[in-house]
Parts: sequence; C-alpha cells; structure tokens
Amino acid sequence: MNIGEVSRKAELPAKTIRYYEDIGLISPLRDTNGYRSFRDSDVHKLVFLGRARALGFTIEDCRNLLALWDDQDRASADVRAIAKEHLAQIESKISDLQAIRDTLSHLVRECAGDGRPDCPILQKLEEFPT
Amino acid sequence: MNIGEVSRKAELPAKTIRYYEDIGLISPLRDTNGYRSFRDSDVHKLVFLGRARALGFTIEDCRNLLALWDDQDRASADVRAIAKEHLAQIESKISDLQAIRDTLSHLVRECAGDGRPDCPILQKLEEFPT
DNA sequence: CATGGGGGTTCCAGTTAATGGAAGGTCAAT
DNA sequence: ATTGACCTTCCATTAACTGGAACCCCCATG
Repeated sequence: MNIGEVSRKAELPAKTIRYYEDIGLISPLRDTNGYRSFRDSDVHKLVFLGRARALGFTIEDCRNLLALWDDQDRASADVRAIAKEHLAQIESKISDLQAIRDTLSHLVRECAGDGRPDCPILQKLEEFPT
Repeated sequence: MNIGEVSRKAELPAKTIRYYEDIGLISPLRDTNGYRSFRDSDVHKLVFLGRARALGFTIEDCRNLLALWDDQDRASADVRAIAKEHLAQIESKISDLQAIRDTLSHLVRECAGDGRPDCPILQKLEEFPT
C-alpha cells in the first residue's frame, strides 16, 4: 500500500507519516522503486498515532503505547504497569474533557441567547474546578 | 498575585505563562516594579488553558473558547454556534479516549501475565475502530 | 546598612512535532 | 512520448514551548 492510500485511511498527511518513519515510530517496507510499502499493521499504528496525538499524548507516550503492542514478550509485570499508568492518564483526560464539556454546555444552555450581563456562567467560572 | 504563585496554582511553568501573555491569551496587569500582577480571572484562564492544551486543543481553539467567556455580549447566535461546534469536538475527543481506554484495558486484562504468543489483543487490534 | 538568596524581568537560542516547498524520479493512460 | 497524479529527498519554516544568560527587586539576617 502506498503512502497516499495510507494517508487517506489513517487521516494523516503524508508529510506526517514520513516524519513518523524518520523518528522510528513506524518502519514501512520499500518497493524496488523506492516507494514506501505499508502493511496493515502500519496503518493500524498510524490510526492510533493520529488519535493519540490529537488527544494530547506526546510522541514519547505514543512510542511507549506502541511498544506495548509490539512487545513480543508482553507477559511481564512491567508492561502491565506501564499500561496501567497510561490507563490512569487516560481516565484523567476523560474527566478533564467532561469538566470542559459540562462548563461549555452550561454556557450554551444558560447564557447564550438573552444577553443579560449577569450571566450565571460567570459565577460558575469562578468555581471552575482546579 | 505574582507569576510564581500563579504558576503553582495553574500548574503551568512560568515560561509558558509569559509565552501566553506574549501571544495575547492573557493580559495580566503590571505592578510599579514591572512585575506581572495576575487577577483571579487570569488564573482561571490559565487553568483552563493548561487543561485544554493537554487535551489537544490548539492555541487557536483555546483563543476561541476564551473569547466565548470574555464576550461581554454573549447573546448572539454566533457564540452559541461556536460553542456547539466545540462541544461536538469535545464529545468526539471523549469517545476517542474511551476507545483507547477500552483497547488498553483489554490489553491489560487479557494479555499481560501469561506470555502466550497468540494474545487475543492482536486480533482485537486488527479491528481497532477506524 | 550591605549582602545573599529567592523571587522577578527581557531577550535570544534551541527543541519538538510537524508543515511547506523545491527539484526531481515513477507509473498508468492517452 | 508526454501528461498528470503520485512518489522521493532535502532544506526551510512554523507552532508552542523551553533553557539559559544577564540583569533587577525585595526582604531577612549579621
């Protein structure tokens, strides 16, 4: 599979995919003409990378998460521990997002549409969870 | 309030806070000695910025979201529309995170600890939601 | 009162994670 | 055989910080 098709499937620019190869996140094969030749597993990784990056995981986080999947010997407690750490991080991201969603949807429901200057969201904002 | 205290409260490096001022996301006052003097509202914005950035919102997203809050005349349908758009984006981030969490917790539950080479997560990965 | 340490300031350079563009090779169809 | 879409590398630029140098401010202690 060439880079264009992969780019469409993974919804990542070709530039970014080449960059991910440069930094060793993926290692597509090469055809005789020099074109990159992607396997399904490369595409899966790229889909994952696209999502994880969009959610604020760093490249190094992603490298670790991919290593969990690549690990041929994933029986160790280490791997489990790393995965659990990441799970905790993900749970916390989810609740942060929920907090932002709640605040924003409150803003939409209560404050848009009537122009009153003492919009209750302003009070709410003062308590915005820290 | 000086930058050090704000940095602790918002859990952002002072460097980043100065940078956010440079690019106009916040506009703290200045004391006569030239020190930045932050109001509570600045701190709230910074807390928000820290979270939103960690969740993959761009600086420009953040600028728009902050504008919703700052908007003295937030009665317009425009504001409502922008907020709704962001809400949709947030919902989609939440479900992406949930997908990643489910995959990862499956990995933890099913695959770590026994070293068998035909770990079921590998099959699962092939269906990883695109 | 000076002096040392822990703040704060600006400015400039470097890093990370891409992104844009030039210059050129490849392929499939007309 | 040439056109156009696709691929390649390489080099420069951007976005969002991050580190470091050089310097100013404040206040507690000797």
